[in-house]
Order: sequence, then structure tokens, then C-alpha cells
Amino acid sequence: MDPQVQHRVNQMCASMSELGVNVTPRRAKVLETLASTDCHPTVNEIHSEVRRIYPSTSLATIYNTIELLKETGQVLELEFSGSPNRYDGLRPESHPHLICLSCRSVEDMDVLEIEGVSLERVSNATGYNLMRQRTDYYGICPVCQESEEALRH
Amino acid sequence: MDPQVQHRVNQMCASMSELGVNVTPRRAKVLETLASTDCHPTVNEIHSEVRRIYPSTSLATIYNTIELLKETGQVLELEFSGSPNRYDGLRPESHPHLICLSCRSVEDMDVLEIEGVSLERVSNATGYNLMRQRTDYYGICPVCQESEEALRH
DNA sequence: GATGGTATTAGAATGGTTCTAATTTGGTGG
DNA sequence: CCACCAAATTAGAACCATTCTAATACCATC
Repeated sequence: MDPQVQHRVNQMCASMSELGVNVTPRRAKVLETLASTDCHPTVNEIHSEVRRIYPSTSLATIYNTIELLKETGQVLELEFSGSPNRYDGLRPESHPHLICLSCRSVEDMDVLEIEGVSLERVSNATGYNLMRQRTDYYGICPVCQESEEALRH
Repeated sequence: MDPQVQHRVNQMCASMSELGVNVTPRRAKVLETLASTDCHPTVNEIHSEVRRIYPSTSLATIYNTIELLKETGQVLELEFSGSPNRYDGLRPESHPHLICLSCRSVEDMDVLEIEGVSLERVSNATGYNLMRQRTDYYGICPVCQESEEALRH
């Protein structure tokens, strides 16, 4: 396993242990799956991946494990209403995403020059006690733009 | 009807007419409901409101009308996976919201000093052709903070 | 090897949203 | 005034992601 993935898995394991639950092999495989990709997988995708090693794994175990990770703040959940939720276990802290309306891909927006507004500033300005934020940009990704371009010729 | 609400309803009507569909009485009532509140109602809440005037209205009509408004960019849809979506017909352009994790209220964040990042800048930086963005701040609203406070005494 | 608590499973239940087929409505031309 | 057509509407079925439930499996400890 890639040492960076291993490191992230270790963090997640530590959080789960603090919670007082066991990191069983299936759970460990869920963590590893989440830590191994920046594609923001769905529950079903994680399920398929875990099943490659433990074929009898049920969906409930995936939901279950994700719930534990959410409780410890070790995974970021991106909710959608028409399509399944997606999860970011690599970077559980709030950060912006780019969402393609055509291919439904979700990727991290890592543009250093673009700085968001800090939770703290908004908390102070609004009186809310804020815990997290969500920022998504919706549009057409470069790859889909090319496909559309190609279609017109 | 409040003249500001009336004005907003007129805009929505115009957009629907451009689309080539009729603004029937039921549809008009949906528009009016959306334009009359900044509480970001759910489909069920809109349904109840429309039923007060047209008791036989079905849920499908509400979904239907909202779909038309979405097509013309006249309503902002806030998706949630565990609870019903909420709609903002007063201000259909992208703008940030404050969401209370305790009472589930959703309100506009109108703090002038806090300026977001423009879609255009992100488009340029990422190569995406962006259409809209979503920014939500999640936390506990002032009212719920007080209730929690009171509980401890 | 028995015991008890945790993890896991399969499948049912839930609930918001979408789909479908039948019915109603309203305007137009005869 | 009536027949006709297209658009709007309805009731309820279908869908599907998620949550719940009750039974079973696993595992550490004694």
C-alpha cells in the first residue's frame, strides 16, 4: 500500500478506536478504499470494491462504517438528492469541489490562489455556531467540453 | 399582493411564457408561493399552500412547475439526500445559505462584507465551463444555541 | 468449550422523487 | 353551441438511495 494511503488509513483507524469500536477487516477495507482514491466514490462503488476481497459483505456494513467515520469527522459526505451521495475520505475537512453536470464527475478544486471565506468570519458575522461548509461549482468539465465540441463536427 | 412579490411573479411568468407553456392558475399559485417567502419551502409545503386555494392539486403539478422554473433558471434548488429539497424562488441566482443542523432551517446569508469567489475566476482557473455554484454553511443557529443554553440550567 | 457482546447479514420499510396512463380543461374552428 | 385537439392535471405505481430490524455469525475471555 502506498505510504500516504497507509498514513491516512492509520488516522482513520485511530479515530475509530477512540470511538471504542473495532476496526474489523471489512471496515479496514472500507477505509482503505476511501483513502485510495480522490474520485469521491459512492456507497455502491465502495461496496463493489470491498466485495472483491470479502464477497459476502452487505451494503449495510458500508453505510455502517461510513456512519462511524462521519461521527469522528473522518469523512466528508457530499449529499445529492437525485443521485447517490459521494464520499471524500482523503480530505475530510471542508473544501470546494467541481461537479460536472454532464459526466457527473466530482473532483477537488485545488486552486491555491483562490481563497474561500473562513468559517470563523461567517460565524462572527451571523451568530451561527458553524461546523462545516460546502462549496460546489457546477458546470461542464474540460473533457466533456471537448466531446461536445467533437459532436458538432 | 405585495408589489415586490408581484414583480417577482411577473418575471417568473414571463420566463414560463418564453418557454412556451401556459401559466395556469395552479402554476401561478406555485410561483406566488415561492415568491412570497424567504423560508426556502419544500415541495410538500408548497403543495399544502396551493391546496388551500385549489384543494385537488396533486403533488405532480408542484414538481412539474418547479421543473419548468428550473429550466428557465427561475428557481434555485437546494438538494439534500436525507430530507426533502428546498427551493428559493425569490433569489434564483447562486448565493450562500446558512443551514441549522438542529432545527433544519435554511436562510440566506446576506453579509455584504463577505464576498465570495466569482464563478468566472474559478472557470478561468479550472477550465470548467461553470453555470452555478452552491455554498452552504452548516451549524447551529442563534435560536437553537439559546435553547441548548436554556437546557443546561 | 460456554458466554456475552459486537459485527454482520438479508431483506423489509421508508420516503422523496419520477414516471405513466387516464382524465380533465380550455381554446379554436366549424 | 359543439366537436376536437393539445396541454395540463391527477392518482397511483415505480424507483432507488438510505435506514431499520431481527436473526445470525464471530471472537475474545473465562
